[in-house]
Amino acid sequence: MTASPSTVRNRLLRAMAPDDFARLKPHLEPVTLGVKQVLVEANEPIEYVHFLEAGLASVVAISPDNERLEVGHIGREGMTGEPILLTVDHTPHQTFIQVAGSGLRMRAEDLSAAMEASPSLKAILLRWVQVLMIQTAQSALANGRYAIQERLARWLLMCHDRLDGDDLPLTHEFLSLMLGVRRSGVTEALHVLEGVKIVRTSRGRIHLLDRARLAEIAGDCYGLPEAEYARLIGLPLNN
Amino acid sequence: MTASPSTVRNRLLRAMAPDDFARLKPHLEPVTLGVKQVLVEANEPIEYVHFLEAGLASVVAISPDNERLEVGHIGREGMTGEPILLTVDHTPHQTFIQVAGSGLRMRAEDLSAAMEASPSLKAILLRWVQVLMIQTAQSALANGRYAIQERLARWLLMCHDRLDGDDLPLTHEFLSLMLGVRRSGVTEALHVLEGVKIVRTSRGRIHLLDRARLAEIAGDCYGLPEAEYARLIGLPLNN
DNA sequence: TCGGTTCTGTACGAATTCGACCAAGAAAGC
DNA sequence: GCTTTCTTGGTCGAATTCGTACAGAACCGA
Repeated sequence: MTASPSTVRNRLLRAMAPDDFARLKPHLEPVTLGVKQVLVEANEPIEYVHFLEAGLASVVAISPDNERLEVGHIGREGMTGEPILLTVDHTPHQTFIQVAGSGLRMRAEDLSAAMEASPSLKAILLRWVQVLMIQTAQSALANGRYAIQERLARWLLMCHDRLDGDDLPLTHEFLSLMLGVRRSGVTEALHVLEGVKIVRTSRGRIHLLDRARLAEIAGDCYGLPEAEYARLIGLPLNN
Repeated sequence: MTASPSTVRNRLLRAMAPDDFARLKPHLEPVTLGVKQVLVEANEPIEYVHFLEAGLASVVAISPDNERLEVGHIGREGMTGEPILLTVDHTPHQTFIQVAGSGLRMRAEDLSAAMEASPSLKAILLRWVQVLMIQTAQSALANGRYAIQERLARWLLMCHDRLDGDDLPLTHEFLSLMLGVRRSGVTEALHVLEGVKIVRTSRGRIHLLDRARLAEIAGDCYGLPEAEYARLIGLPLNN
């Protein structure tokens, strides 16, 4: 059923000590994850945490007047349900699948128990929380201080890091939620990238042609959380 | 030297179990904190954590091209040096004093040891991390989706929650850093508030006259992290 | 193959915020 | 006292982003 460490693609699971992985393994259950599937509902108890194997999940903050904005980006380098790691069973944020994929899920209480039993497991998962915090902070910085063009570049790079291949199945609508701008702003910014042949787009997908130049456009808006991941988890974030 | 639980003003220390407090007490050392004093330098090992008793600290994200933005707001409801709680000894963020005050500091390694020894201490401090995460996420949402006027109202309310009295010793320059806007944008937004007698300002200080109406202006931009604090720590954030 | 839905392209004026200034007032230091 | 520094008030045009709207294209299911 569940794969052995070497065939698991989730980088957190791969980075942890073999006996920590062995501790989790009996509880892990493979699941496929469809677009828009909600993994953590806002203000409801978290039943399962998910270690992603493929695809992409977004954590979004929601305000009472229904403004929404992505504050976290989780692929196979991490897990969803981070409040569980902080001994909290629910959160005002929502986590849902943005790019379909698959993962391994386990019950939140089983993970809590495993963490209690293993300090080293606890440590690596708490370091993952630190990565998420830095990522959220960078989002705040990006939203506050950078223009749409740079932010778009940043988000495309973040997606590319976490997916296989150069095809990013993202609609402008989704991107507009992630970036906190209006939809047609995304369309325009994408046209700029398309004009200089950094991407090629078709309905519902963005094909990345030139990552290096995209990174130039993102500039200092991109890169910090990725470096922290490598430092704290001990593996590069992307393949 | 160090106060007993009942005379300590820090709300985290007050909220914790008596024997958890007793465990920390021998290590706590009172310090006064001056404006602009750096408590956690970016990318340098964290030597001390601080439980604030009075005053206000800001956590700011810094990008390589020196853009800066506040991503966390810490008063006597919390502590600085949160990476320590996540078994991480440094961070790309900087924490400094924004409003002078005082606090109790202890060595980071003593806190780590105390957390290892007491699950209940660990739990309450990790819940504090969750509050900080939500606060950072709200900052991202505020920066991305709300106008200067609302964001200013939000920040003033956050300061007011954490300080004694209605006088907020903040310069426009500081506020512009916190909000991620240009300085004269802050001046203009403050004039609006002054025009309707919600605040009165003088050089270097903002006197809050009508909190209720300020909260109206902030609207849904304010309140969520504060509610989470009450829920997770078990005490209201403000007095 | 048809009809409905989703996604993209594009347009327009309006509103917000920016960047870069300069000048005057207030506090602090010598 | 006098000078220096910090803080605030204010302006200007320019750039960005918004809100809204509509139409065509691509896709999906029946």
